[in-house]
Amino acid sequence: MSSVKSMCCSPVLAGALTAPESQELALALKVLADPVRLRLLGLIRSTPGGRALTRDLVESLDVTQPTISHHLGVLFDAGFVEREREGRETWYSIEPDSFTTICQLLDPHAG
Amino acid sequence: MSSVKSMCCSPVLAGALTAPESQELALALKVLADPVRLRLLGLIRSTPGGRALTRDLVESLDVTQPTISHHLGVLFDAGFVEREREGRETWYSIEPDSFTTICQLLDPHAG
DNA sequence: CTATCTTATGGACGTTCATCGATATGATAT
DNA sequence: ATATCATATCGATGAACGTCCATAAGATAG
Repeated sequence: MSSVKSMCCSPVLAGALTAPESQELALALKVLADPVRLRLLGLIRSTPGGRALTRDLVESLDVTQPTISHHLGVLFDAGFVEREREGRETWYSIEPDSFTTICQLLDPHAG
Repeated sequence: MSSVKSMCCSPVLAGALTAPESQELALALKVLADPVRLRLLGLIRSTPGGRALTRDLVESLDVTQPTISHHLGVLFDAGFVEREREGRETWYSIEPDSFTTICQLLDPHAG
């Protein structure tokens, strides 16, 4: 704790991580480490109302609908987004606590 | 900016990311999204003096020396660690600004 | 009931990547 | 010089993953 830099991201760098800890964190980061998924999160979050339909997301990003559904499924399984079926459409929104979790792992201020 | 949660990780979720932005962030996250690399960062940081030899890291983690060298190379190329040759040994230390960059991307408090 | 619309799933393909053994590179000691 | 030590690189292998096309599942409209 000798400088501001040494205080940054303390949970990751303050001490040695155990194998299970590193495995869990790596798994979560791996889900985020994809450009399409990052853009999906940004799009969902920036959509008025905080939720978006699969169809709109498909039109916004230049990948096919199955690929979008795949990534949304990955984000959902990892707990980063919530899914709400409404008729034949599906609404996706950001799971409120998901990013807080990630931030607490990487961010000393949150701890 | 309606709640604490909406302020978390604002750069990622505040607006839509462009393709290049998402690509760059995903690339950085992909480097971090590995259990061995996360443990290496933690070990280097927690070592007295803030730097560690390859040999010590090999002994601490249950993977072979070539694998450790590979991961250290990945971390070095991505700018997360510094490398300092001393005789036939190599010291690794955390690049001071690297995690600040990541934190600024994921952490609203840092911005 | 049939057609259409929206989304999810299955299968396939190519790429990326973590890991290892073997070996090269480079430095020190005898 | 030669042997030894520390680290990096090379080549191979097997697994994981992103993407697509085709199709299934489910809901609504006519």
